[in-house]
Amino acid sequence: MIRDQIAELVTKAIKKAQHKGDLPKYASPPVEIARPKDTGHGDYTTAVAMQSARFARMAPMAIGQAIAKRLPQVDYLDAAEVVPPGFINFRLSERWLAGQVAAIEAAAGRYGDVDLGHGQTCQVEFISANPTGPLHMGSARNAVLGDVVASLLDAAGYAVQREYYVNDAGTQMRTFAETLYRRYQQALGQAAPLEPHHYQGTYMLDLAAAVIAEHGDRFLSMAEEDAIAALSAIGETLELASIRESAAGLRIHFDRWFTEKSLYDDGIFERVMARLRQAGLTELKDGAVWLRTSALGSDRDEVLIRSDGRPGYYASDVAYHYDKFVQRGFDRVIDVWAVDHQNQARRMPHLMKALGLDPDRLTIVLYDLVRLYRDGQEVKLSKRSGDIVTVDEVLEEVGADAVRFLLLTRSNNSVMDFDLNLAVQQSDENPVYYVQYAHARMASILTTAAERGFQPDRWAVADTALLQHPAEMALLRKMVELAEVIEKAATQLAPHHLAFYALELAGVFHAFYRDCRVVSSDPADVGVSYARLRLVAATKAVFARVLGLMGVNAPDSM
RNA sequence: GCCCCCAUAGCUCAGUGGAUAGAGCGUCGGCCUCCGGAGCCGAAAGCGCAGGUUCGAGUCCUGCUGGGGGUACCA
Repeated sequence: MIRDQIAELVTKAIKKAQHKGDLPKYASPPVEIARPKDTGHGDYTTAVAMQSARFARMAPMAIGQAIAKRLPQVDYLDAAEVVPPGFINFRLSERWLAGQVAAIEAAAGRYGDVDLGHGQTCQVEFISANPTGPLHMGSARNAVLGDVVASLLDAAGYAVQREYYVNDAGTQMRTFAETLYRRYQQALGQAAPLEPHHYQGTYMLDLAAAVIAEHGDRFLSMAEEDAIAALSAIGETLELASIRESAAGLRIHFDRWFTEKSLYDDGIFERVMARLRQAGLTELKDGAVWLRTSALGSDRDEVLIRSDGRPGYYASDVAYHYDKFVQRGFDRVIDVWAVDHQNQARRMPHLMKALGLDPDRLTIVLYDLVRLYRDGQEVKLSKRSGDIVTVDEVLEEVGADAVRFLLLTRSNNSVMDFDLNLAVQQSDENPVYYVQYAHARMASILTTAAERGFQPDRWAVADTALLQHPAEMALLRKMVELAEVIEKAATQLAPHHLAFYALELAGVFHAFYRDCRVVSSDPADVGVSYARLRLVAATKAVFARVLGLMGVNAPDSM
């Protein structure tokens, strides 16, 4: 990346200046290259001269000039400037910027990729909602976040796998099956009232009806436990199908659906427990089996097997992550969880240590809750109370592009207010359309040009050295930034940077459109027109790339 | 009580310790005689409070206020 190259130039220049005696010998702070807020200060800047002042015992300006004096000439930069109070500013050369058009074309849809992962395998596990009801809007944030994190890691050089963990072995599943059984009985004329802990949602009535349509009344004659077991499996299958469909509606597809049950059925759970036992990390206390995480840096131990003999959720987590890292050998794993699992997240490093794994290989992405508003009132989401807003409903009203983009314009740890009325009512004013409009406009320019006799095979090889207008340069500069945005977003696992970048890129494109006539009827402009058409085509590709990473469509017309 | 997150424009939100804090929506005023006005240009408007660290703080530290979340042999 160009920014890293500049950092290296400066680092070498400092050493050289010290070697030549322009600077005293001191341990330089690491050179950090930043983007100035004000483009008038150039494309890149470093404050290293100011940071070095107390070590060098020199004025920042003098240090800056000593460094600048030893900077080599490179084709991608104009001469560096040292300005008070000691910034060293760099500007990308226009010739190099114009050459980026060819670089974008050569990247063939992967412009902006960075190599942080070096091909390591990385699993991203997300959504993982219990298959006890339809996907609701709380999960939508998880869904979009996880999906785009996965895309970002792919762009950052990881071999990524998307996985959905099906919690089908716990208490929630049992409650779900009991509820289904009672709704089933009710639908067939029997008195079987729900209890408060059962799922109250009306979707359970539909589910019971679906079961009756398919299987009739045959479960009535079975023993209750057998019926519940059968209905549990049937219900799970139906709910998973529904979740899969809703996820597809959000344009999300998983490489694998991993069931909690398989941990027990395939012997993985027993293997992990034996391993922990052998490591001397388990302890019997009050009739339960505990994992001695207090010996691994935790302030408490965790229950593995409850005194009733059933495994607790922590034990599932241990077994599941054992499977991820040891059985399947992922180099890195990302789990995407809502912030109400923060306590669980804190315990994960101890789990890793118990398995003898480096805790840094596991990252938990926590995101804050989505608060839904309808008619000015907050809508509480709870599957148990039955008060839910489903992903399907919102998709139907707002559409996947708007939902995804809206969810991506918030940083992970901000509580998000999602006004359903506003989302629908203002859909035409939604920022996603601002970005998509820019893309459609580019497509339109290219087709208009072709209609007026400009030939695509000629603009594909146009002379980009003719690109010199400030608006053209601004557009190129913004596109060069993409690699930095991808690196930042992938490092922080914070996809919202992409959304804001897309808005900025749209902004500079619209400015270019305003200032630079692309398709001109003046014969004197033919050369520039062709160069600009090539630039527009490249910009369109970058736009499609950014939107693609976000899972948002890049339409040619709207 | 203790722990975590948050507090930036009227609203919803960005902002890697740097040089004049941004966007969308909303408000007000402008702009279509060759490329899409779902656009562009301009205006009003902001870092919760009090200390501290630093050459430099929206950003780091402490306290306070307000909001959210967490503190189980539930997940």
